[in-house]
Amino acid sequence: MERILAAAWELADEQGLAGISLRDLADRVDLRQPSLYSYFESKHALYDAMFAQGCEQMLEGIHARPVNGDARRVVKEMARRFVALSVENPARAQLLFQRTIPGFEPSAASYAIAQRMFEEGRTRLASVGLTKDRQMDMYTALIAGIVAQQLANDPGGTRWTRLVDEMVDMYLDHNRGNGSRNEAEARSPKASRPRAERPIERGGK
Amino acid sequence: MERILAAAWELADEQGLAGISLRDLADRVDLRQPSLYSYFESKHALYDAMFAQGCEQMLEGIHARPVNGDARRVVKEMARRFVALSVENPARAQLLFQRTIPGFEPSAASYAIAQRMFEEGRTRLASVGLTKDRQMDMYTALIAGIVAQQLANDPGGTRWTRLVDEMVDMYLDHNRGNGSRNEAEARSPKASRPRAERPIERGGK
DNA sequence: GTCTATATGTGGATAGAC
DNA sequence: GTCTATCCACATATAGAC
Repeated sequence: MERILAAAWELADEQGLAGISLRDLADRVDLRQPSLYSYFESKHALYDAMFAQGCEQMLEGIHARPVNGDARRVVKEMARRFVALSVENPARAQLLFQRTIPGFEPSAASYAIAQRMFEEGRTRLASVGLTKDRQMDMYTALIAGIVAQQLANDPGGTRWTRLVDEMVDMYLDHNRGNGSRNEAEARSPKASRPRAERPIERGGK
Repeated sequence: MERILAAAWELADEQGLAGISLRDLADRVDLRQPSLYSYFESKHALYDAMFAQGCEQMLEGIHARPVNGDARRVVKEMARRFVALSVENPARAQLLFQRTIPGFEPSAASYAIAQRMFEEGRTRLASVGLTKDRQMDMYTALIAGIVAQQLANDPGGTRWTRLVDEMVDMYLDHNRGNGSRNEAEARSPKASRPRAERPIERGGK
């Protein structure tokens, strides 16, 4: 079962997340294709298990970073770690943060893990005074952009990952004053957020 | 032929880029599936035509923006336009800027259009003094992150697109001094880029 | 739990008449 | 250029013996 998931990640890495076939997967673990149905009742169930495992891996990776100390250091370490984890396993990043598998939605249980992962990030930011939704959204966009560009345009390289520190510096400089109104909002007050709180990175339609 | 491409975009929008089937596509334009082979010699050729058309649309959209004037205005207008074009047609953004179709690489001719699009952006940035590769990379990451988050976590909404102006302000504030050494590089000189110039947003492996 | 055998569906692509 | 007919590969999923 562990081996099945491990093989699934291998396949996803080689042929893309959607490119996993139960035949290939069965071959990897020396089973016949129908035997997989003893472990997963459908292919989506396999994705769901991968989703849950992927969330746990990200959660561990980020949780292993310090919470206290210099704001810049805390945020940078989280960012570096998150980017590294995403880039080292593109399929995982794709499964967790994009919407590429038609029809797949994580189960409630798996989704709960994703929420914990997201809250972990929110907590880190809050611990350095970045408590607003808008600040969190800017942060996730920053990180997501680095990961997206790295994976799409320089897979295996470091062209964008090496920008993490500077991007975080830029972000923290911009949010100097931590949590209070920042320059941009002072400039255009109407831009402040009317939206309802969104608990997790996967709301939407 | 125009109608075929239009129908292809429709399908891509509804079922995902990879979800286009030649059967469905033929139905949309009242043809039989094999008849499409009079227009495209393969499915990849269809994607290639879509790629070229998508590039042209982006190019037009960005080209229609002013080049001269206030730096903030020029960069913001380009960013807004780019983000709007990406978000309004997710399939196009996916085809042009991600690597999701297994085995698909644009033809040389289509790729040339992509280069022009990229150079258009580079020119705009250069016109306000942002001439370094590193600055361009940060800019593309910024924009890509907004688009990625918007599409993945709030499709149809404006949760991240509304951050464009603030993100650009943050970016330009950080790069105050236009083209000269910025704060982060002054801080860690070793971080400056040893890499060779990369001409276009799709190098990599 | 694992197997063989098979159902059932969907792709892209080709042959050849008109 | 468009059609009918068909090929062939591959997918997920199920039935039922062991």
